[in-house]
Amino acid sequence: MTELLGKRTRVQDVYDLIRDRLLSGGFEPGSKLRLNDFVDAYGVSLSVVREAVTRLAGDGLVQASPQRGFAVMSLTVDDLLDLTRARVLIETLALAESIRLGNVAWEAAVIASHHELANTPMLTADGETDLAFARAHRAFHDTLLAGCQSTRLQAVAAELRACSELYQSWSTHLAHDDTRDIAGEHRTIAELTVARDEPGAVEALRAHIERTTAALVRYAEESTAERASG
Amino acid sequence: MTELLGKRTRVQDVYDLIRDRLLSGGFEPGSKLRLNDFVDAYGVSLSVVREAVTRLAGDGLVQASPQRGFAVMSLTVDDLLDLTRARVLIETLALAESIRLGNVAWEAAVIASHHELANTPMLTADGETDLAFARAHRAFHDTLLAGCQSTRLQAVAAELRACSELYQSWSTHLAHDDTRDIAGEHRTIAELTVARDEPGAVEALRAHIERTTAALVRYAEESTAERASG
DNA sequence: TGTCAAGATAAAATCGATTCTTTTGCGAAA
DNA sequence: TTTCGCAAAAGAATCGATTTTATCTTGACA
Repeated sequence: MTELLGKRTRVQDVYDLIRDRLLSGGFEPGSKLRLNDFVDAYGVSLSVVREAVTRLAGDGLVQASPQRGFAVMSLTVDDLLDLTRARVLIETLALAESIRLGNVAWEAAVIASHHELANTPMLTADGETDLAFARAHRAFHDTLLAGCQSTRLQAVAAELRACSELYQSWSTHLAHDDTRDIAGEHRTIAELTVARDEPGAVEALRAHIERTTAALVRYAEESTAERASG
Repeated sequence: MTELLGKRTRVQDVYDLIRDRLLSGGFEPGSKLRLNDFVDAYGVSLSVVREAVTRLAGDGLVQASPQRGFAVMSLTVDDLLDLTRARVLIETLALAESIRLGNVAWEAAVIASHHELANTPMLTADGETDLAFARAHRAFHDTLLAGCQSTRLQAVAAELRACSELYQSWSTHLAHDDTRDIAGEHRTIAELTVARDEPGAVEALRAHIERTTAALVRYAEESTAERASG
């Protein structure tokens, strides 16, 4: 949303580091971000950390409150449902247009990014969600919408998707859900998209997004039930 | 998108000041922002200015480029058209839902904010666009969508609308356009909305947004034509 | 005349320290 | 035992200065 050239600056590095950690469940939702910890951990000055975190707040991943610092955005089922609805509306709109207007280069990009995704394992050897997979997943979904004319719509979709990732990162269950064939869902979306089957692809994408949310909601309800009984 | 409580901090003050100035055409589009000027003008430290401007970059009003500082987002007709399309899609979606689901309190808020808008002059005594009008206009459009369930959709709409304001602030012509009855357009939208005429209100809103864009595009073409011939 | 490079200048990025604000801990009063 | 208020500690916000990077200037050379 903001960067132009490939120059590297400390703020960017720290921004990327914290963002990756956020999106891989490295912080408790709602927990305070101790800026000084980052100063020590990354060996940079406070100003750098502050600017990086300010950007994350702009992305909606971090909550900034005056005189009280920054906290990881707190997660609620209501917001997740809202987010999902917004995503479905916007992403299906953009996908439909991609299918209608996307050129051959875009088609190729879809195939390529799906291939990349299909060949990246969801989990690392020690069972953690893999950063490479997250990246590939993001790239695949971005590419699906890249045929659409509207840069703005794509940007909005990417922003909302990032917020969703915050939720997803909090359920390791997702990767272990036996009732779903996530790779298959991706394959279906890719195939229908490339086949220019607009209603089919749109429906597959909708189902994909909503299934993930449903799994998360189930997970959240289990968690609160446990907490209530235990 | 980020603030929580009503605490005032220097960063916020400066953010508001620069934002207001941005949205009232106080800077050339694409021009560099001299951070040190703000330091002098507002009597705050550079860190404060930096953080404020970083936020504006997050809002998409300012372009940040590493090692080169910040510039006012540059305006192009293509982007304006894209922005308009995205806004129409999202705002009409939200308005339709508002009309379907909004309660009486929302209805009252629409009437109230329209009344406020209708009684705020567009221009100050000396012909400048009035900050109070801009605020009332923003509030009116926000309220129209406030009946909709989706906070996220409302936030996205507000963000995109802010970007549009950047364009609008650059045409003083808008306020002098004889071919349009802007107050009438607002009244129509408000009336159809309160009357729960979904297709009518949606259509009126679409026309309102697109007319503004059309006027801006006409203005842009005149400007470039002048520049080419003169 | 035009191109290029070293030096000078301006601006961005970063730092470390200072100044506030909020939170926490503790003891006195109810 | 609880509540209140004050002091101490922690953390956020801000500052002023330093370091790094880009841009501009000027003069040698082709």
